[in-house]
Amino acid sequence: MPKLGMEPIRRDALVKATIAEIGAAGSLDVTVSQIAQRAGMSSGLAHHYFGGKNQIFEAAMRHILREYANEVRIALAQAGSHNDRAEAIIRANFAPSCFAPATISAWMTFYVRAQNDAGALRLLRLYQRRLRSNLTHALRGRTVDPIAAAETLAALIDGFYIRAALAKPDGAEDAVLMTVTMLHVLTRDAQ
Amino acid sequence: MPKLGMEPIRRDALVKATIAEIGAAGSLDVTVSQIAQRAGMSSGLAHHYFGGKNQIFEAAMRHILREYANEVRIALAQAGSHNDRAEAIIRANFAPSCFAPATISAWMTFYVRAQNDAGALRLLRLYQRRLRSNLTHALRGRTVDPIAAAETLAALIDGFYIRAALAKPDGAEDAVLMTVTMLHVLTRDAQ
Amino acid sequence: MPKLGMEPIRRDALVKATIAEIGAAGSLDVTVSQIAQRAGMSSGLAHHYFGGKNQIFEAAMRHILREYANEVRIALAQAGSHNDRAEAIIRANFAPSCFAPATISAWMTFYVRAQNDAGALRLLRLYQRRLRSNLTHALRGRTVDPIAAAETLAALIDGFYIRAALAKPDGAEDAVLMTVTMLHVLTRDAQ
Amino acid sequence: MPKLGMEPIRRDALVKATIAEIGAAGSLDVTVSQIAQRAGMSSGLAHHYFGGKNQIFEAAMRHILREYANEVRIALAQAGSHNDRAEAIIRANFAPSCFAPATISAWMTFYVRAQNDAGALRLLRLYQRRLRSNLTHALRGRTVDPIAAAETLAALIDGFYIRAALAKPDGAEDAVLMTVTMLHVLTRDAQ
DNA sequence: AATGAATGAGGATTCATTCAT
DNA sequence: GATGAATGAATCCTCATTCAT
Repeated sequence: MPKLGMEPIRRDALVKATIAEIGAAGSLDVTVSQIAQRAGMSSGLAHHYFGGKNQIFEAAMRHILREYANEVRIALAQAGSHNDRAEAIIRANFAPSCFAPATISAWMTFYVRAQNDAGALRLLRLYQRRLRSNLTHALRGRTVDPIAAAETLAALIDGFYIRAALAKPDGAEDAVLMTVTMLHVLTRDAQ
Repeated sequence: MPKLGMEPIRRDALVKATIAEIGAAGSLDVTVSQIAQRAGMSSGLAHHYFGGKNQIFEAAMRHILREYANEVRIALAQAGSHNDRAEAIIRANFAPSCFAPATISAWMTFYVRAQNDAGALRLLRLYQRRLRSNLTHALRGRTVDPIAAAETLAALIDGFYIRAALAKPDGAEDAVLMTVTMLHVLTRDAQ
Repeated sequence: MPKLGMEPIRRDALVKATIAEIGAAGSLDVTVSQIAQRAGMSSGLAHHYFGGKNQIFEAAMRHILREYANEVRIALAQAGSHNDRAEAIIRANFAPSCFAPATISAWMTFYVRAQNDAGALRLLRLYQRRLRSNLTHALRGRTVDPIAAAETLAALIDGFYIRAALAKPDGAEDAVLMTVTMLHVLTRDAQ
Repeated sequence: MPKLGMEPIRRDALVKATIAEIGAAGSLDVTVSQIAQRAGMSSGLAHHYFGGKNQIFEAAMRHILREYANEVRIALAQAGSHNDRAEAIIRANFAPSCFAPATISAWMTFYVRAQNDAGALRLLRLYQRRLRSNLTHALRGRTVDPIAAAETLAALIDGFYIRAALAKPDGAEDAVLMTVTMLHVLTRDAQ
């Protein structure tokens, strides 16, 4: 019997290598060979496990979103009071794992890709829905229009995120600070 | 008036064709031949006038930014009072010429491209600086920290912009509304 | 009786799967994996038993020729008189086992392959020799030139066979009829 | 202005190179690069003019059929009386241009290909229809059932053709002789 | 015996770019 | 200026084959 159970290991290595390569390249213009080499295997094996470049990309995207969802879940679990919950979500969005240059690069490229790839679009819409939903819940009772406030905060988060893509990679703290400030402004009227 | 050479006409046609093709493709994966054909000429001529694909892209980007700058200039010229100026800038950012699907597509792709292409990065940084600067000036005297408020509004604008890239193409009005609302919130304390 | 090893069973399964796959594909463009999967085993095992793709093909060809030879032998055994023998050979050539779409496909592809593969060429030449020889014997005494008549009938059989490859798969009866008619024409002068 | 009118020259060179390569290889397993090189150009140009390998093959097939049709047309033009016409058709089928090894190889491979490729199938059906139709016309009045006789002769021609694919390349004369003999046998009853 | 992992060569196809006319 | 011919590098993907277990 051959080495068994390599599939999850290989897939994981490929997904991580994909994000790293996209980060290094700053775009989706990475070859399967580059990805496979970084993951320590042949390009043929990458195709064997994923079927094609598209599926590799989609898996990478899914990975990023899963990691992001984890970050949010942990943050919410640690947050206790209502007041902390919205801030926790904001902080999670700028957590190091989400704000790593490679992740930002990959995220941005997937945004562009979503305009052609139905799978990517679906995943990004899912992300947006979750973020809005999480924020809306966290803001309930703290402002007169939690939905609008959530929408605004979500846009603010994305805006700082996209701006970070062009800036030096240490802007996370500033972004958190300003977004949290906005959070306070938006909830002041309900206090 | 002397008869003009074809150069400016050709270049202009190519730039517009480039944006249209990027918009249609939803990515930078457009060929020089496609662009040239849409512009009604041969691919060889496109190279003749621009030297290469990169330069065509850069010219297209420059064109978008120029158009955007125009939009802002006109809006500011029409706005009279201080109070109107910030709102005018916001409205300009969501003007139809900036919010056309093709333009959004092109804009997003250039954002990604900026991570590799020094020229693109420089141009986008220029845009960001101008937007911040314009907003800061418009907010002077209306809030205690015009710089921070400008930063926040700029991020908000970009955030709504990027979100629009994934949504149906009629979200401009909502985006304007919410951003202007935030503008009011941010300047309320100074009133 | 000792328990038989798996080898003959596996080889037989692979040979049959090969013919089925070639029939389904309509060409030799079938992968070892497809064949192995249809035969219910891994591709590695197929190599283990045959050594390579070429040998698998050659075994499949040999199988078809053996089946064909069987068909002829049975037909000749059942035929009694001289007059029946030639007709029996003709009928055997259009027997269902030889005229199945998959078999026709495989046969045709092997014909093409014979132009490169010495093994295939040898096998097909063997088939041709046997058919001519069988017919010549069957025609002895029934026509002035049994060799020429055999040659003609053999070509006629192959001609109808190749034509059947392009037609709907129920042309066997027509082919038999016309070939037998020719048989009668060719032997009439000796009657 | 570039060299004009290269397209027909290039296409013709590619078609001829394709037949030559198929003949040399004895199968369709020839690469576009091989074909292009033999035609004296780059593989890219071959794609430029034909769009893909399939289209190159189809053009080659069309070329063979056109050449064959020419051969038949010329032969019929030269033939005067009714009696000569059928024989002329038979001779045309074994003319050197049709019976060249490369042509036979190509023809056989296209037969196989027809089982998958609708275009190839259509072309071969066209050939079959024409041959039958030509023969039927030529046999009218010379036998009681011209249709059946035509069918038989057509199969005989194909049969000798396919047999020639496996034999030494000088069997044309024998094939003509035997087919013409059959022609006489088939028309004797009407004399 | 049997599996599935793993490789890597090879091929179709695309496309930016160059060039002769 | 303008064209389209022409190139060839680059890339995705397939698959026969080998190998460790």
